[in-house]
Amino acid sequence: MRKTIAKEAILKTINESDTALSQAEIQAILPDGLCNRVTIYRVLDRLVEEKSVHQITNIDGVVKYANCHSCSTEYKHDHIHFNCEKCNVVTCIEDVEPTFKLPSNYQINQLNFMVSGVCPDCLAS
Amino acid sequence: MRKTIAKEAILKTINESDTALSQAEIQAILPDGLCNRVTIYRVLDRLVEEKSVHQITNIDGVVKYANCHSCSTEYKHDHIHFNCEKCNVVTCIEDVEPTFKLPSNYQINQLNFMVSGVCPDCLAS
DNA sequence: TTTGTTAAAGCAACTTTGTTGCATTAAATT
DNA sequence: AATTTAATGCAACAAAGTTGCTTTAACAAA
Repeated sequence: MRKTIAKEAILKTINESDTALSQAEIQAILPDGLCNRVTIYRVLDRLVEEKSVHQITNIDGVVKYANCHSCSTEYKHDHIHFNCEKCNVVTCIEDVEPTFKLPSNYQINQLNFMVSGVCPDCLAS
Repeated sequence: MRKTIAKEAILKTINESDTALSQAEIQAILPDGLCNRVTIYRVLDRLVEEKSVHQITNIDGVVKYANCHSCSTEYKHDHIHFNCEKCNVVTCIEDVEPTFKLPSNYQINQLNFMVSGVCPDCLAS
């Protein structure tokens, strides 16, 4: 994957965010006119493929992207994500690893565990 | 909620299915011209609200609806759902209840736990 | 059984999220 | 500097879902 202006900017945006971001949110953060919105979608696809970021489908169906610190060494993101219904922010709950057990005749490729509710910040205010 | 032809037909469709269905899938099953597609969306919203069916957001972002047998008495659907990437079918894994623990300062309203991979049927064939 | 009320349905238009095809541009290799 | 081809831009498209407004049909009351 080539090191392009768009890729660097998008990866930086995701890495500097402490919440998971959608394409629309990334576009809003990037300097106006830095790149086309289609480019953002395509860069995100490649970042996921090269495992630089991970992908979460929010409970409302919108796809979000995040880097997760605890996944730095080995690639796994089987932790829970939390969606706040008030501030509409999705965060990684990195230290909570859910346990479950499927029958062995299921082949598991990917997890997407979402918890939705109200985050501590919104509860406090 | 009024007992209309559309509601009865949609609820019957969901109840008779052993997989979770999207609006598009329900529309394909219903007799042609039974009701408008907007009506299906609105009936589904009401069925969820009155807790007759439960709602799952698939890993691809598409919303699906299902009745779940184990939830008959008390309303809870904190079990896992499985998305098969080959046959594109979503099923309730009713007997597997995942365990996890969030800090107490999170208010939890809703869970959406998806596992994606290949189902036993597709693995066998 | 008819009438009145209002929830529900129909229809058209719209929005959001995401995808595709193809011509052009710009990384990176030689 | 020339070449290769990955990446971008643009326009058009597509799927999923929503909204406004008019009309229809449940169903409660007379």
